[in-house]
Amino acid sequence: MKGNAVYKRSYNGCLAICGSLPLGAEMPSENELSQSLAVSRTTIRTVMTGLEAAGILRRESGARRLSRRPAPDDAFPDTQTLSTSATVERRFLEWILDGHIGPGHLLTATELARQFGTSTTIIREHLPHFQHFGLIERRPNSAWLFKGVTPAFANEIYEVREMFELRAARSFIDLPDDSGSWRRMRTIEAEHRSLLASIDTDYGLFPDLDERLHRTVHETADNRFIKDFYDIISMLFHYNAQWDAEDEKQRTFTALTEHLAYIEALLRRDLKAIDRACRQHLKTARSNLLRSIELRMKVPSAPDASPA
Amino acid sequence: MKGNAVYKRSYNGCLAICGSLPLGAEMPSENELSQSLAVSRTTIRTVMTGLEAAGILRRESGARRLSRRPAPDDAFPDTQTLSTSATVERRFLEWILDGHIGPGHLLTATELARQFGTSTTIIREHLPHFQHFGLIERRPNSAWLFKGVTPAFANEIYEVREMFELRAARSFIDLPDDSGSWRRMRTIEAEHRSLLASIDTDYGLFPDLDERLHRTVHETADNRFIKDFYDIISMLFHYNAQWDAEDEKQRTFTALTEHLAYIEALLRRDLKAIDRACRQHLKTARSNLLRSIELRMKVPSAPDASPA
DNA sequence: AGTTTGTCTTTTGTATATAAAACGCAAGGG
DNA sequence: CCCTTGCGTTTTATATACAAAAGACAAACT
Repeated sequence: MKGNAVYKRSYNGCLAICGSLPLGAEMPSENELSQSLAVSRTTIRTVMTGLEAAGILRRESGARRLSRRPAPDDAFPDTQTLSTSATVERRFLEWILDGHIGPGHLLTATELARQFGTSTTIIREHLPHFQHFGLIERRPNSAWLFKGVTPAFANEIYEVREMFELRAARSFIDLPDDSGSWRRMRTIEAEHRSLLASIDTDYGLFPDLDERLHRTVHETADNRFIKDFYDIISMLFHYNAQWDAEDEKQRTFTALTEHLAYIEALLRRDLKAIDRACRQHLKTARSNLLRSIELRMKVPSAPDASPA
Repeated sequence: MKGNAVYKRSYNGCLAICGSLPLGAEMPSENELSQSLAVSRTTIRTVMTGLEAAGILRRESGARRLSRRPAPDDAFPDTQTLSTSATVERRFLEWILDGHIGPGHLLTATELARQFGTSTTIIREHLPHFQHFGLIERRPNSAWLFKGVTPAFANEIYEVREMFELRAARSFIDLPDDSGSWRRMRTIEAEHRSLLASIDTDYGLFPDLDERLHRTVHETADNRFIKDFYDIISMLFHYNAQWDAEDEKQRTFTALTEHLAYIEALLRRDLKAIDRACRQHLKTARSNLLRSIELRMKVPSAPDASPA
């Protein structure tokens, strides 16, 4: 009734630790392991038992020692290390953003549960979350209305994003000199320059860097609602990146350049320049998003079919 | 396994319709009733059966006729007409905002379910909602952290509220002359003047008027995220009003005056004046909220006890 | 043709069941 | 003493069960 994804993830984690240990060495204590993997000691114990059964660890007067080197296929496949809930969230968003259904479509919990092979419990847990994202709307005692990934959606998100990011960026200059944010920002700047140098091969690393920059800016606003909102943007970017691979390198180059102007302005505490660079970057980002949404609306990938 | 609050609410609704009908008159069709009460025909049918069993309606060749005048105690009590979910939401917020627990307290779903006499299903449905409100924070696979109704909470809410309300107010002046918003705003203005005249007796009507004004402004931003956010503010106001009755009349008077300046500026499409009035009003509202939160933090009503 | 009602099917709201994971206490060892 | 492990208890994640409500279709009635 409850998956054991936590177990499998922890098992793989311990396996990695084993791999970095010389043969015959003693494993860290249950407490240390549970802390470093951020799970309960109970789970660690179960994992230890599993590793012993697999012949990887051996008990010796209380302590556990590495008795054989773990092979790559001792690990559980990555697909099994995510909870049902996380899997459904991902698959649902992919399905939505892939344009399988159009605006105005009605979603019923039962049907979604069938479609994704889970219980309605999980589905009912996620629907409010997607409502928070502005993707669906509830009809009381009835189905949910899909509002669509439309230009309106993008514009509304960006209207808010601009307000929040500008506000956060402005608060950046008020940070005390000894705030950790300055150091982090300088690191991010260096990473930008290094990525720019190796852009031909490494442009795939950009999304992560992008997120770190914007989160660093948003952090300084010190406002839970502003930080929360960035989760929506982050989600949108993550999935949007998947279906809009066109011109990715060129767009990455532009973004890196704009980011650098933005970062320099932040580091110089130059309010005017911050405003200018921030607006410019968000304008580009918004039109990229709009372009890919409009493109997608013209070429619906599959009008309305189950992904299975 | 499923409450019948919808039935009871509809029953009371039909009872009210019966009450407005002369004896022996024919009831509206099932379809009409289901439309006017916004429930399914299935529910209406069940209600009709109930009303017949209670001797209020009598069947006569297909049609239903009023056979006796409904008495006040034919109706179900109001407490039974709310779904379990709605009841729990209300009780939970009251409990939180009443200061029964302090910031840093850990909430477990099981305990809350016990406390409110429901299943964990309902609790688990609501916790993410309160997270959206910024009141709690999730620890994965574990309890929820209550962040508290603190001055920080109020300030963060107001920082966003100011951005959103100013943005919406500015977009008001771009509305076309024939937009319904102008008419609605003039009505609201009239209501303000009338309430101001009878303030000594009617100040209790203010919260509703307040909400209508701000929603009308927010509507014009035409942004789902801005509208959504107003739900948080609305919740906070609703419950805050309950525990801060002090000086209510005086505060209402101030708010009415500030609102009128704001409304006049909006109707005149005077951007400068809109900005000024809006900021002034939000400043007052924010400090009222801060004052009552600080007051409450000094006098904790009951450190940590179950309300039952 | 368009309503109205009777009947049957599907979906939603809520409680409960159960394996996995977290939590907490006590005893043992450096 | 503080850290470790062993073990019993509680809580969480997920599936399932089932009454209430919604939805769908056809026969009856204007």
